[in-house]
Amino acid sequence: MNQASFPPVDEQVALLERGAVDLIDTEQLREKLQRSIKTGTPLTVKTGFDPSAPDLHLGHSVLLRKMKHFQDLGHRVIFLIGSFTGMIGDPTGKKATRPQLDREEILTNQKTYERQVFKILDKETTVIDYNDRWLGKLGSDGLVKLAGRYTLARMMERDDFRKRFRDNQPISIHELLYPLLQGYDSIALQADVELGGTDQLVNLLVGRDLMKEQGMEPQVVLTVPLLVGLDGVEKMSKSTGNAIGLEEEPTEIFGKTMSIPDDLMWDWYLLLTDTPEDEIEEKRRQVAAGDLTAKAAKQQLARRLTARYHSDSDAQYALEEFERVFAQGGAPDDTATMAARPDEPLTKLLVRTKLATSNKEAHRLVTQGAVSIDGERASDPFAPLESRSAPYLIKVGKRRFVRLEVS
RNA sequence: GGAGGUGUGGCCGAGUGGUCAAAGGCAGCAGACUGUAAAUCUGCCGGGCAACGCCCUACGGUGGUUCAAAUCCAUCCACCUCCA
Repeated sequence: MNQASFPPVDEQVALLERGAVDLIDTEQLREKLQRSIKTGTPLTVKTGFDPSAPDLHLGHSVLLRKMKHFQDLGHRVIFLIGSFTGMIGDPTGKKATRPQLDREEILTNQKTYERQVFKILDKETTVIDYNDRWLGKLGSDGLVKLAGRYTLARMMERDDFRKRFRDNQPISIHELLYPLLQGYDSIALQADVELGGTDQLVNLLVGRDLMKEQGMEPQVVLTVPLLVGLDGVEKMSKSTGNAIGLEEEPTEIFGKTMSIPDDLMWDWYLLLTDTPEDEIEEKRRQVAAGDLTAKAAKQQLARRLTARYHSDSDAQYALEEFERVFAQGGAPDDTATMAARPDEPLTKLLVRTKLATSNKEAHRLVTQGAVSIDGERASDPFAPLESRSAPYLIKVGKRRFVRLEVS
């Protein structure tokens, strides 16, 4: 087997530290990298994924991209699906106990996961593993033994547990076991590095402790920030509705990126693109100085992200479409065409074509001047459209369009 | 086993018999403005009706009291707290 060769330590550390929140600790990482170069052995990098969230979004991609960095440097990246721990439910950051998943749900989710994950990770070299492989075998004796290595007091150092305890919120015993099992994963995989979101820090550190107890060299812990979502406030999550899914359409990825607050784009540049940091700084300076418009800077970002998950031409198209629709008020290419009769009042038309959800809303929209027909603002909610050969272009608000053929 | 509390529109949260389609906030939608689906300001924000008004449905479920109930009573359900 050929010995792998790796870039110099400094170069590796620089890439790995980019965008990271915690690195515990840097010295140890350097040692591990040094040794890896000397022996030609890649580091084993572990990242755990909860199998309950199969719809990945850009927030998840921050972590996946960090994994990719390790991959690009030639290290061995393990994508660990918490098939066993998923049945328990990670208590991190939760005010209430999570629902437990059953085996079948987890299996379905795993497939969806793989399809999305390889949009970022290298399919050839990624090792996918499942922690029920060893946790299933652990048995109750093994589990009790494992639990014997940690104390309640140390567990209660965690903020989320402490708060729930103080507020008389229930904490199930199995939730206390979760960090221990996650730490045991690191032992089983002999991880050199474990990656996670910054909210995972405490869990990751438990892994370090357990490894030390086991007489192993503890893993290095590296965390990445939680990406702030479209609203510019909350962390990105599907349930908050401020997410961009990895599988969304080009125009959606583009448009949604354009809707983030201007200030947020620098974070996104750092965490979601490979743009060199000094280049990002330069852009930021230019925008501050007025040499570059925030819109242009954001469009570059949107283009890059769209191209990343689709193609260059898709991204270019999304950009042109955005300009056409929002800057010039035109209609997008894929505007649906529907048919209508000449005696149908406007409000009914809007409801039937799904441009409004109720007659009441349709009426309201017309009254507020949100509806235009062929570019002319409509004022009469009840006026029908006259029959003619060319279709009408109906626009509601800024981004809802329908072509209507009236005959 | 006992005592008590809570349940309001997508979410949070006021409201203790009529003036309540229900304050306020968030989210959402729209208009103005703009380089943006940014920011800001303004308006809207249950449904039906050719419609600045009329009607219907709604405050955990059901059934009552009353001319009148989100508000009072009974009962059921759900969640929570305390005592044992």
